[in-house]
Amino acid sequence: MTDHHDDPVRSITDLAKIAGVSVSTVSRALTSKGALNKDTRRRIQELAARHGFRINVAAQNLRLGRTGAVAVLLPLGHERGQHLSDPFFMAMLGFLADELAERGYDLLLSRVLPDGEDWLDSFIRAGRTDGVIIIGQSNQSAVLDRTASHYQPLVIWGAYGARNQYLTVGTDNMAGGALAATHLLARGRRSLAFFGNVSVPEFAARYQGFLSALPADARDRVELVHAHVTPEASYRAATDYFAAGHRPDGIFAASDVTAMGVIAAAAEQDMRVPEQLSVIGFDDVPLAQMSNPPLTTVRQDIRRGAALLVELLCRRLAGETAQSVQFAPELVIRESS
Amino acid sequence: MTDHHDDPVRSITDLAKIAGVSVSTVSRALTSKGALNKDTRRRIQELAARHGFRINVAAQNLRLGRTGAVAVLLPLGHERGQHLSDPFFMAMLGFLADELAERGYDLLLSRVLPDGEDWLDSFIRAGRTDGVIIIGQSNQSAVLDRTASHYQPLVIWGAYGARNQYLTVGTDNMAGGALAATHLLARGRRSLAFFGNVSVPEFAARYQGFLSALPADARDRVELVHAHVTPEASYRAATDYFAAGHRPDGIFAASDVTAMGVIAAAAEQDMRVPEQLSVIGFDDVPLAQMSNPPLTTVRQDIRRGAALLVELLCRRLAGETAQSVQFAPELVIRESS
DNA sequence: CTGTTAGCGCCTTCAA
DNA sequence: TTGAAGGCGCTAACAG
Repeated sequence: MTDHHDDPVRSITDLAKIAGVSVSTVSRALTSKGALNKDTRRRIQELAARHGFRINVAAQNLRLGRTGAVAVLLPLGHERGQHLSDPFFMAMLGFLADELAERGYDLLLSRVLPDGEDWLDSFIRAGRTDGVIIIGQSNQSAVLDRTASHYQPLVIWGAYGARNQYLTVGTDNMAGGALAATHLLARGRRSLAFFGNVSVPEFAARYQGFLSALPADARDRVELVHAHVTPEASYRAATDYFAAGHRPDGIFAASDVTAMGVIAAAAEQDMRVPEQLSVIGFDDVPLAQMSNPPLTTVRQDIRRGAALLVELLCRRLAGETAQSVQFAPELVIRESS
Repeated sequence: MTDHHDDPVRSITDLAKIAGVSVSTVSRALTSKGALNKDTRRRIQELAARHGFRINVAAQNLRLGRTGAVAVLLPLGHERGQHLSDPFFMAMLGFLADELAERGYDLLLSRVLPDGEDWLDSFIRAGRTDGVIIIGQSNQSAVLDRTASHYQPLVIWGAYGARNQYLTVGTDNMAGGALAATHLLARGRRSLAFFGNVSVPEFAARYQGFLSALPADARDRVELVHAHVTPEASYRAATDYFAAGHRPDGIFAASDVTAMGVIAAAAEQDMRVPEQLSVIGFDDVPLAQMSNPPLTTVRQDIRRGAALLVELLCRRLAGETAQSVQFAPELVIRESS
């Protein structure tokens, strides 16, 4: 418990006066840096505690030429509205918060609406953060490439592209798509559809991987259904699709949320999952196993992804080199297929 | 497109040299404050744009005695791990990000592990943010009360308590619980259970409201089942509960996520929802209508909540008065009941 | 071991 | 309309 005295202590100058020492002594005592008499240090630390004083981080950072914060940006290039509510992004955000906190960084959250080609450089030049993590490259890979060429501490969660100059961490989406295809084939499904927005590079890769693992006859008949990642939009897309008379026996959804929307729509049409229709999702969000039926899905290791994003970023911040990482997805078979 | 010249422009001092004016002139030009010749202003603004220069926000804020950021804290007093992945909190976070951005504030996200009684004051004294929004009072109402007594820009999302000194925005949880009870009664349910962690004040209020709207005979038989807010924990709690032989005909879950866990567990026991068992949740997260069967739930208006939190905070920041707000929940009847 | 001094990049009075 | 100077709160040489 801190008992607050009459005289407000707002700066190390105030504290120095009370302690009868110079500001630099107070600074040294409170930062535990630099040589200082042990007793002096403890005396000042106790005084600070008694007065409830803490060093002003903003000023400290200005002096040190850093901000102590890392930005996490969610570009909404193609999806408006509830993008941020996607459970996958949310879980990612939670883990990022943990990882960054562990390394002493604040997490500055920002939803950006990419306009023109200067939004990222402009954000960076404002000097609010020491580094930037972008969740999902959206349709902004040109912007990312340009910025990455002159700004090191930048890491992107998303699909790896050999042509991209920027640093990415992500799942091997092609492999994930192939996993889904192989599984549906093993279930005897041949009349297939893919639900997702393929203008998002990650989803496009899932789709390509899906196609690539299919025999020619099945591949040629795959139907591509455009669906945004919100539950509502996915549900609507599936409802329209079924209403138009389509009756596939296997659906690969670009995300778990989309898969749940598809299943909800199928239930309304009395299509039984998995008897008549196998559905497989992507992500393995926590709710996937609670869905009814529990969702078969391609799992991404979010926690590991977050840890890697932060690690690579810190390497770059320390001036070290870092390379893109892509890890293997894993098929989780439950009851929707 | 900005073409970057040879000489790096890192501060208004650099720009002032290039422009052949003083730093104060550059400052005035770039902040659009203070009197300045129109042409001079435009000339300097163009020069800045050409060199890709933006004012350093950190330094600007230090000088102005503010930080330009608002902290959103998620105290994890009782729930570890995946708390942050609760879709309700996530949606709230998204809306808060929007609202704050609109008013020119950055959003500093922080998960805190409340230890002792000084965590909040200590955070505030670090001076990283201009104000604090806390999502969920957890079990920290004593700490909040103490801090609120001397720190104005503090708003909490959560249950309103007449005894609490701090500013809250939240749903009338008692009323929500009553809504759930009345609905289950109308469905002819009499053998009832509540799933949730009643050491969380919000959930306790939902439980109290639930009980209060029940006739004595039904109320006395209500079973209270402890369940954390993660899908997995809720599922496990329900599985154990059913395995112990309990067969209620109506369950009120403290959150939608918990309700989904309950439904998943019930499905495994071949208990049919809603034929044999009515389940009702709380929140109305986007996925609630995609659940199978679509979830009956007590809706909270998250967007409005976020808008109010930010509005009240800004009032306090401006030195104006602000009072706690509690709004009415709404019953959304779908097919799980 | 401790104090003095000079800024980090910016804004704002006060003068001119 | 513009410039000079002081300082926001802090750290890090450089002295002593």
